[in-house]
Amino acid sequence: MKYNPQKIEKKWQKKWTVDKLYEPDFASAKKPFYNLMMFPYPSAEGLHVGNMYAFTGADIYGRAKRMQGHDVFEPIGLDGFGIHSENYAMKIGAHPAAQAKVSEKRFYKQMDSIGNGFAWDEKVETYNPEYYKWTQWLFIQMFKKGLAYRKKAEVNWCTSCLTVLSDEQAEGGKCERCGSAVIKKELEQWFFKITDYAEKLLKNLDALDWSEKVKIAQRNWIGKSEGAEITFKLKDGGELKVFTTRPDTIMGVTFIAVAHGSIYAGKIAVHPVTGAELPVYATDYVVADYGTAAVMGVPAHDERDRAFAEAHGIYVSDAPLLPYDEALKKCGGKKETRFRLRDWLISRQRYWGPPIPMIHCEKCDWQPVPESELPVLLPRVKNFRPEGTGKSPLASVKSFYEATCPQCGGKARRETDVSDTFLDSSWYFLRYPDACTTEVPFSPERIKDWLPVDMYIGGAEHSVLHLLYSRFVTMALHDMGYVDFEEPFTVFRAHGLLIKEGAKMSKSKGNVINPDEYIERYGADTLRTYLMFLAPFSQGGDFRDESVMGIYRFLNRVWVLVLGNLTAGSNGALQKAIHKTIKKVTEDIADLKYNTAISAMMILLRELEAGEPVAEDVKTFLKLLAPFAPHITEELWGMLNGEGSIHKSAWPVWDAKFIEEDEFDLVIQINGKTKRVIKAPKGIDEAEAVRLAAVDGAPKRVIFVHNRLINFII
RNA sequence: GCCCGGGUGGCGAAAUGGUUAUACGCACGCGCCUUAAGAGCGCGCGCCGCAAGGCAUGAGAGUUCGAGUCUCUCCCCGGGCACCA
Repeated sequence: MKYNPQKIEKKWQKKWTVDKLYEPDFASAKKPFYNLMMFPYPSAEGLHVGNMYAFTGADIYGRAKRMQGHDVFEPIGLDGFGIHSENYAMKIGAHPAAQAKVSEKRFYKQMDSIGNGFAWDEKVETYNPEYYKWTQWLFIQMFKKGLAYRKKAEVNWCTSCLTVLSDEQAEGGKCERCGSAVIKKELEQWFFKITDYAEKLLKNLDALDWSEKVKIAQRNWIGKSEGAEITFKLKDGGELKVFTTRPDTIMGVTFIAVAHGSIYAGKIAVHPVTGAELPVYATDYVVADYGTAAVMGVPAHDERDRAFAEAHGIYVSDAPLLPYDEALKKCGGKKETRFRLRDWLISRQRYWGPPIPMIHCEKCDWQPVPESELPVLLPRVKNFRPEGTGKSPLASVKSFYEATCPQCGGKARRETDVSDTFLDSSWYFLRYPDACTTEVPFSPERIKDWLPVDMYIGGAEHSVLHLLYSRFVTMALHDMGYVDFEEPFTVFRAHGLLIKEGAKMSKSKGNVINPDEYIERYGADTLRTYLMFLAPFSQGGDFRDESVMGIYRFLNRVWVLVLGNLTAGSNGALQKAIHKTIKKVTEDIADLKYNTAISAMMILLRELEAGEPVAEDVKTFLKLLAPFAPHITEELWGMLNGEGSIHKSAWPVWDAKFIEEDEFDLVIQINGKTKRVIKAPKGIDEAEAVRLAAVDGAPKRVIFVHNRLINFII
């Protein structure tokens, strides 16, 4: 019988779903393990191989945990509300609501075909009213807590998406979604007060077991600066405050620089210590919305200040530094802490999102929609395209915006902006464990048992977007008493980027890999194992078409081995190789070093082929392979009369007694160069090693490394 | 400019409490099988050399009996942040 992945994979996927193999028993689970992966934006033509790379890596971890006795909960869903999905719908000329249904079908079919152990009963889609009802509820809680507020401000405006964006989505002056230039516009918008949590968001990072680069990115983004605020009197009355991290350079101040448009430009300030006159310049190197939008110019100690001073013919004084505290005292400065982090701009002038559940009344100002009236349904309108007027398309839908004030019952106007996509995804992991509940946003009992998330795997591109927002929302919910933890993700691991033959995959280059083709040709097991074999999971991988065959051969050899004649009875000869591999694979999976785990299994396979394995040996091997190639191992497990599903079988445990060697390779070196390698009994002393090495002459010096080598310096 | 990763065979990559560099896979070569091709199986495969041997982990220096691994200087590639005072 030939290995036929197409046949067995479909068969098992169906059976696993029918048997609810991957549904945890929420009520009586003894060792809950929440294995989370970032849910995809279903915006493109279908599941990208990059999604599959991430999902497979996360799934292998979860499958191993399940076999190690944990009650693993591995949910999935679609982050289908928002600009990305809307932009895609517009591109192909579809209505976003109609396109969502098409994408949903396609994505779920593909996600089923990759063989992950998803808990399908608990999926969520952010665009379903049953879900976004609670996204709106969340907004209202934030408003009630004083964490949602309106303000008129210079905001980021994407000239292509025709909406405002948060600072995090406009990094580097480019739209996070479409890459277009972002300009500044003065608009009144809804904000979330994430800055209230700046200190906590920063401090808690220290205790989190997260990929270090993500923690660093968050620290940089929060950008805490400790310094001082110093007041400069103006010559013709009034005063001006600056923020500095270097009050000790106060004696070197020769000018003041302020942001463009500042009312202080052109005035003369007075040095608080020396009384010297300091010109005030407007320059563009001073950022308008940071600190006090004014800096003291110290050409002697700051490069930018020096460059500015030289360009404007200002005297560059080399005044001495003062001790920090003395400087503060002399100039009357007071210690201040500033953050780079800005409040989270929530409003979007787009159609495809949850309407912000607020009503504006001329008399009563802004009022939240009563919770009994949630959800505020997004009406199906023909004209959903952004207009670029600074208003959402909903602003021209009279039946939508006409409302009555919940407070006074008078005529009022409903908010017509929708909320940011990142609000949808800031709390989805709370919903999963009881995804169908209709009475509450998330079930308190299940939250208690299953959260915080035990393992979260996703891309590093969300270092300062989704991961920061989720932490903030969780902290806010904690302070409102809804959850009893502050941090949603105990462990987070960033996976690397999958590239194709050294280049980034992109549609314009035409090198985007469609996983379906490979699954059709070689099966999901081959593709999964291949993706994980490329390179360390955290590093990313370089996909090469011709290399896929190597894994396909490997799985075929596994198939042939099991179908061949296995030896009856017991055979101890392979125990050493088997137990060494159990240890290696177990440890490598824990470290997400899947590439070397697979390599170790390839070596073991060769030993099994060369030896005389019994059924138990092969079953152990299959268990190790099961997280990587779940279908073929399940099929072969059945052929060997394995009990139940292999994926619920007990993970093998290595026994140190089989691994211990009684011999080692003694490396014999002369002047540090290897001359010979001989077998020697473990634990021998230097004298014995010298005798075994049998090197002529009297060495000047002998270096002996226990159980490893002997080096003669002559 | 600053902050993270990286630089090892023809290619993807192993090996970092210092001590046999190149595991595993791909490609390639030879052989077996086959009418043939492919698949499969076996063997070989860092570079130079007939060999003995020598040389090799981006470049250069240092520490050490011994460095891919530690220290310093520099170069290159990928990613992120950038007038944040």
